Amino acid sequence: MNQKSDKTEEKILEAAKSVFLKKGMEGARMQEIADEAGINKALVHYYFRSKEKLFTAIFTNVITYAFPKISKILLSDSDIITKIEQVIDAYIGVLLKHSYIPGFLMKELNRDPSGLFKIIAKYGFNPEPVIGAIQKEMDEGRIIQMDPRHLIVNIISMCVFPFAARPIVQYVGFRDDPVATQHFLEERAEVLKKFIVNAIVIKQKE
Amino acid sequence: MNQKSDKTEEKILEAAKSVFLKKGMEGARMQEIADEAGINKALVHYYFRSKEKLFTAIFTNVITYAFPKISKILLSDSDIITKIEQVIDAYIGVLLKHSYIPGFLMKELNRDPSGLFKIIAKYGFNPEPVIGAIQKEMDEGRIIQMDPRHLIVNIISMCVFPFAARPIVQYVGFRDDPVATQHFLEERAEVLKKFIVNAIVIKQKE
DNA sequence: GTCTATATCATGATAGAC
DNA sequence: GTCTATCATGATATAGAC
Repeated sequence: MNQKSDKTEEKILEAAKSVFLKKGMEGARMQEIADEAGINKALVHYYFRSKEKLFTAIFTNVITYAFPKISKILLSDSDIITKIEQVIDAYIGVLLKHSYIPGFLMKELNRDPSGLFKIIAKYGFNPEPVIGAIQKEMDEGRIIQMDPRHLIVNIISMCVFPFAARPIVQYVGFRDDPVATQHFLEERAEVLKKFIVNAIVIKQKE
Repeated sequence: MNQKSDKTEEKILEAAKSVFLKKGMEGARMQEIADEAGINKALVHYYFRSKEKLFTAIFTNVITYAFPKISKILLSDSDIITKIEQVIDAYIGVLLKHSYIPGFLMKELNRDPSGLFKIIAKYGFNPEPVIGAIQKEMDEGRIIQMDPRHLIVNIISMCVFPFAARPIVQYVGFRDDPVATQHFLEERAEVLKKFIVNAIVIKQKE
């Protein structure tokens, strides 16, 4: 492999990721990607024939990154509470480091979800075992009875939404102060763990 | 006022709302709006000088609609639990009827939140009284102690996110079955009320 | 592989007839 | 007020020199 080729391709991918995450498929401009990569516009087309193909490459990369091995954690040997706490830490940790991801995904999934579908189908993600594992814990009386799907959606919602809706949270909740907002989001892992555990554990009578 | 003018303007607004909600500012095409209104493209520009102006009209309309009088409910005379239940019913009710709104708002707020800021500033929405009211209930021992902001964000997250992320919920959770997904979303008001009440009420020892 | 120049096309916006 | 025709711009994509 050519050294120059490798470096350029990498630069393009990095620039494309940055631009696509901020602007989305329709808002992004090939010129901007080229500029950010420090090369010519035509060269972007030389490596990735079209904007569509370049976007798909980035989208796939982001999706596979944003779908961490949640199911692996949930299917481990730990008890349900530990699993949930680990999932929350994992989710919030990723979101704190890559805060553009939720907004980007919301944008693109409402535009055209077919890309996501293909990737999920390819990786064969299946929620049934997770649902079954949660149901078992409920049947054994460790946590309250409820539809496991709703529990899963509740947890993911509380993790992801504040990041996806960050501009609103910042403006309405913190008078547009980005530092206070960041601090608020950093607190969320601890807050959520307490909140969810309190919501679902069955308290033993002493 | 001219009758013809009124009807045409109304038709344009209706068409624009439909197209903008589905495609967003950058995805929408003036041609498509004209087609859906059953008129000529030039006529859209005759009524609303630019795409930007037309979008602002729609955006303002949607925002003022999507921000229901949540704070009014929260500041009423009812106890905190009743208030929360009313807010959840109000939120889910609106979202079930206008399911495009969350996706649209997520998209546009991550693109350019300044439009939202102007509108909120104009309407003078202020979260402080709501936060204060919740804090009071906590101090009086009716619900558990936690940062009221986190509680508010938790509630809104669990209401809105499943609608904003509907394509994912449908594909991952329900094998892309829209009927099952719709049913799931309709259940959420009842599920959420139980879940949140269980999470925050302080159980009295008998 | 990398660049400049250009083809091609789509879109927002306007001019001008009726 | 409404239409047809057209402009002006800006974007993707390609051709061809180096």
